[in-house]
Amino acid sequence: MSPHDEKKPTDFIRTIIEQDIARNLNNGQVVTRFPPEPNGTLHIGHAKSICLNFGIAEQYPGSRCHLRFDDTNPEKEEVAYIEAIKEDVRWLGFDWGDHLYFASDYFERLYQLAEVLIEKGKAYVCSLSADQMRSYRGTLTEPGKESPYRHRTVEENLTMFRAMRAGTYPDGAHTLRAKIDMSSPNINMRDPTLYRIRRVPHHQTKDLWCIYPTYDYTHCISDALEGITHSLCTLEFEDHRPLYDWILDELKDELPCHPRQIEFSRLELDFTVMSKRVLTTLVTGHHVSGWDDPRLPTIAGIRRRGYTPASIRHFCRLIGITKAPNHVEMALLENCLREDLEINAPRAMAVLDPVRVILDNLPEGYQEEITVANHPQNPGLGSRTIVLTREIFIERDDFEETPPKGFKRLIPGGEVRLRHAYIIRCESVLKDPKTQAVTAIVCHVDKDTMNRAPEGRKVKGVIHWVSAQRHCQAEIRLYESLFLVPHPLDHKAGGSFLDHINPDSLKILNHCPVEESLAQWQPGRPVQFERLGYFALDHRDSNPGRPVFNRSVSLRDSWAKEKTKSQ
RNA sequence: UGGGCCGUCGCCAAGCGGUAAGGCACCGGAUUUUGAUUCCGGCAUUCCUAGGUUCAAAUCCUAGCGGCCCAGCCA
Repeated sequence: MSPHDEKKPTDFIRTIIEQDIARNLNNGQVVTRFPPEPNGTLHIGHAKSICLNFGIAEQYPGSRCHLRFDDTNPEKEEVAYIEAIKEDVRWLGFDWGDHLYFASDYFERLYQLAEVLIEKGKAYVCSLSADQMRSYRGTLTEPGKESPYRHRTVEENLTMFRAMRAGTYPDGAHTLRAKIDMSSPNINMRDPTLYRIRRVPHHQTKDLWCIYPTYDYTHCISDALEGITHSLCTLEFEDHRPLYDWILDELKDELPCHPRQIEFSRLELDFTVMSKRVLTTLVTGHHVSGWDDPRLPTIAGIRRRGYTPASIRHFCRLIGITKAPNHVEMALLENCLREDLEINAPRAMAVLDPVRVILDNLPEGYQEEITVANHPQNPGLGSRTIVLTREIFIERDDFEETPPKGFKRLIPGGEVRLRHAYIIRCESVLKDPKTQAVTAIVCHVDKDTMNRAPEGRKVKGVIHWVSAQRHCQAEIRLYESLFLVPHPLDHKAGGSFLDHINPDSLKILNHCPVEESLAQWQPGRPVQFERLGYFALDHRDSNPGRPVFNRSVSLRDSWAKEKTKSQ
């Protein structure tokens, strides 16, 4: 499934864009950009933005989408994140072509434009400390006070700004500020900081600079320099739009265009967190194994979990683009994966919690090779051979001595079909004399039932199995949500998000018998373990002959639902 | 409390003055060698509330109510 062959989504942003094209604004061109800061890895919320920006570029002829690293704060950024982010965007199926940029590419131009602002009397060097600046800013309800440095002459500002660049002053001694309105009801317009002094080497520009421009100053100009037509961002930047427009208006004689910023709501997912700060805490506090922990909503995590790029793209299409809170249930994401994998994942058998079954009318050493389709509906997925032996493993909960109402699996004296093989009847049960735990089940094979319905009776139950003699041992990891509450960051109930961590979010099963065909499974290739769910080989922890499988998502289980209902 | 934004089914979301799409979830039922898939059927007389305008309002007006964001030299 490629992003090209699906029905095009419509949303308010695309509506605006189509109107702009119809009016021949920007010569009918559309240029978008995805502007991550390389200070962490991407998560599924970013995927929404990526799908939007790159999706628009794919949709309208002659359009493009830039990948631009918003690298204005070297203290928090790392090169490693740059490569990780590129990999994530590529993995999602998008291509920026030649349009890879860094905000730091524009540092010199940005500096020159700052001098233009100073010359116009629209920016000044302020010598207030950070604390002082905060108290001068006022509050949400009270206007701010003007800085005592606000009326420095253009010459003095120019001299000092150049000295800032030259490294004359210590870190934090001065800032360059826009001269707008200290009594604006919009706090972002109360003389926002444009430049700060930071003696920190930058991952791209090394130690060329000791002053760095802020986001607000950099972003709008970068957009304009690249000819971005529609600058799409999340709702929290709505209050910054007046500043975005102010800077571009003041600099309109120096810049090629004035992009339009449009905001949409960010994605939130139930039972997880999307905040970079919180994700960082989870990783550095070792609550998870790393940025790619399969329980995390990071792109790296969901990839390792076994999500496919197509399922993520599909998800992003379903959630839509609006300005209303986009707080989506995990079930929708899971369903997108199931939908993809139902069609595309080959099937195999694995037993999570094995109990031994002895087929007493098969001789010792019996081995029957059975060729089975890898997919019930899709012959294109080929076939494989499984082997039936005298002893096999089945799932412990596929057998009940005292079955609940509606149970259609194996019971004493009852019959069930072994998937892809014969119908068996339970003859007796062997138990540990001390614990009374079932150690083995003795069954009789009805040899007349391979690929055939039995004579004169109906056998409804079908269970999966793996040969006890011929199998591979795998480690299987089952996941549940990382948090126990739908909104872990909701502080109204008190406590920290750490209090809501699910202690059972990871369950490791160490010795699971799985089909031999799974011994050499390729990473990145999904598989359905029949009746259990979809799984993916863990590329990090698997070893030859000792595969580790992550459960990406379980199958729908109406029996489990029915059981919990009757309880 | 100042400013910005949002409120259509449990969750997303169409709708833009002509009488409430769709998906997920949920509830039935059929088919099934995966209790999966597939299929078929059900699921908002009502759009945050209250007034008003109109032949006609989720859509327009007014007043409320509720939620989110902003006081980094972060992005």
